Amino acid sequence: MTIPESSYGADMRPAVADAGLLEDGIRSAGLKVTVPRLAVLRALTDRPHATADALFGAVRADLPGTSLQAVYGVLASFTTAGIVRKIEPAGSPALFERRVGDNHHHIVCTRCGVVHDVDCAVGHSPCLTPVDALGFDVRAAEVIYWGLCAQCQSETALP
Amino acid sequence: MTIPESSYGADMRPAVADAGLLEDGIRSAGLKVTVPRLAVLRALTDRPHATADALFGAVRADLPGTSLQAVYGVLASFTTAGIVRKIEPAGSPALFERRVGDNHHHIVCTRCGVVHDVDCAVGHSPCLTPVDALGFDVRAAEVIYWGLCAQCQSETALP
DNA sequence: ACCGTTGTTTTGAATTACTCAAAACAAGAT
DNA sequence: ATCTTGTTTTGAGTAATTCAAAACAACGGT
Repeated sequence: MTIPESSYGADMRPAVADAGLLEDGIRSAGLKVTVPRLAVLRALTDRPHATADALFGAVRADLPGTSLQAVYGVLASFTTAGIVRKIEPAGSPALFERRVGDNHHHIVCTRCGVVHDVDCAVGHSPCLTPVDALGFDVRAAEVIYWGLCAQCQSETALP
Repeated sequence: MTIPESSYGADMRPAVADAGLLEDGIRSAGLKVTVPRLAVLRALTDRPHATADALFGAVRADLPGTSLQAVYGVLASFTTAGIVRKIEPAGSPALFERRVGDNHHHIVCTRCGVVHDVDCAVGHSPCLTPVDALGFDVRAAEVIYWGLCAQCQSETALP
């Protein structure tokens, strides 16, 4: 399934990120600033829910020498450093996003695969507090809503 | 009938009556009853959250001729027929469970990977309404809680 | 500006989990 | 018992990701 790009949420970033801001983001996470890292972070800014492969394609357009393994490595270091979040919806390769630290959730179209952010429902949805945590020390709740996006609803309704 | 994982173990089940129940479950789902299907369903009854590979190992103990592809095929037909549910927690191969038709969720230990069922806090389908559905026709909500299980908490606390 | 340490990227290969396809086979209807 | 249909085996293939070693680059110290 090819995953279309989704629109930005309310906390919209500029489509073309300032190079200095990207650099600061990487450096302040305790990571060395490198050309592939800047390129991946820029590509991810333009594609809020992208696969490693999609980012590789985007990065390779500007930096043809970049390897796919480098993209995986960059994403792993970003994810570990906490400046990128990795999500793994069932049936899809992993997706990466820059929006971190707010425990937001996702809504995925079962037909076209488009992914949108959904704000955290803590305090509103009863499902975010398990009735019985079974002795677990619960650290995170991950919610994925599945359904048909508006466009796929209208396309599916056609004859 | 679906039974929570903690309710009974393998040796508490009446073996003879069980075979008939498994058979009925398969047949009433509109599927042919075959030896590999019975074996997979029995193995899954004993292992409420099992991977295809774990089920393959269990089935092969009794039926050495069974192929891994057969297990995948059986699980796919069961899942399509609605008598088995497939869950895909991040970082894990797919898990299968017999408990279907309710809206329960899962809690996964980040250290040892153990999975338990968690009921929804409120009745039937409270999880189907994200704060803002963005025009989606939401059909399902999947919730995974991540944390440390009781045993891993105590083991982690050791020197 | 150079150097050395440390971390990063490239190169190449391997692995895991899963899927596909065709032939052999078995279940259940007649 | 036979026929049709669906299932399983056999064998191969793929997607996504990971591993390992050598080449390379960043950045703090000099």
